[in-house]
Amino acid sequence: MHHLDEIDIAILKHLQKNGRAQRNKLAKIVNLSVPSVSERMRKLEEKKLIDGYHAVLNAQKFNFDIVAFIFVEVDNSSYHGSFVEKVVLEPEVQECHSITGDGSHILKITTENTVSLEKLLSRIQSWEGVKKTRSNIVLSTFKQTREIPLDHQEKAVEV
Amino acid sequence: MHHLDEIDIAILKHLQKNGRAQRNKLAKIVNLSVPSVSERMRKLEEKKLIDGYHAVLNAQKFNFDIVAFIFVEVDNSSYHGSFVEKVVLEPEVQECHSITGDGSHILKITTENTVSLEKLLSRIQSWEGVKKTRSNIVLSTFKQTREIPLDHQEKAVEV
DNA sequence: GATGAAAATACGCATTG
DNA sequence: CAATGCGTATTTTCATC
Repeated sequence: MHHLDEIDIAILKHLQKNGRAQRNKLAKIVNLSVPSVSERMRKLEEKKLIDGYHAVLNAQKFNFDIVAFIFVEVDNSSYHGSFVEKVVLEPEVQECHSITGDGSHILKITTENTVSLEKLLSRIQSWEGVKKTRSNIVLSTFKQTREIPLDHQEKAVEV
Repeated sequence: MHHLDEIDIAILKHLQKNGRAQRNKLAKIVNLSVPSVSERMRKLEEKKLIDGYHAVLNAQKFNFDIVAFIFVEVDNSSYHGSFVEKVVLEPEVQECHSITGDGSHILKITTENTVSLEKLLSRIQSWEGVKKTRSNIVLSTFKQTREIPLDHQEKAVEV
């Protein structure tokens, strides 16, 4: 149980933007010694405040031209477990959430072209319990990040 | 103009999973010297195949308990520019895409609680051109990644 | 601050177009 | 023979103790 201070917040804010930032650079920014920054990073990771560090690739350059959101209605609960298992194994499915409202689940998918999209859709539709899907294809993306606003966190976070 | 080989793919696959992987570790994995790996990484970044490196934080631990997808109908084109400007400045909006189908845009948002959600929604609804919104709140997340499947890329990617 | 690890640099060699 | 890519050796930078 511990409280994050402004320095932790500053480190995290920076690591959200630059996940490969070196410890000495971070030390300059927060005006601390390198070992202190290292220790803070260790603790932040230990407390699982940091889920992971990832390189984000430019999907278009890899010929993944289609992004879509797919609403999936899954038959009540009985098939839910197997649905999730399938989802996890499908690399083109980047996200899967259960949601309130119409379709019981929303998937975010990335795929190469309309041919592969059609294949993916029919694969999804073949999964046990899948009753209906509705797709919204992304035309353009104006913003995409997983950054969390950390500006009023000093007072809030208890770990 | 250049072709990615299996070694580039292996490096990228690894960096997608571990964005802070050290160059000497990568060198071991792909059986190359450290300078060679560095040079490849430099080129991959230079070609903008890697968009960036980011620490992903555990939103729940920072009291961001609500994730939602919000469909927004924006008045045809005339207000579109200002809508995107607003979106970009709103830190709780993590994603904004224009899509085919019903609502013209889909937002993915993260916010602390129902109170802040309500505030965010009314802010969005106050933006010029916003005619209608529909929200789907995320109940649970089963998968969430931005990894791209890189298994058949050797033959495909031209840069 | 000292020690050790990791990365940047400089150079030569090999392969290829 | 110019260009590219790799490796070794060396220096410099970075991280741990």
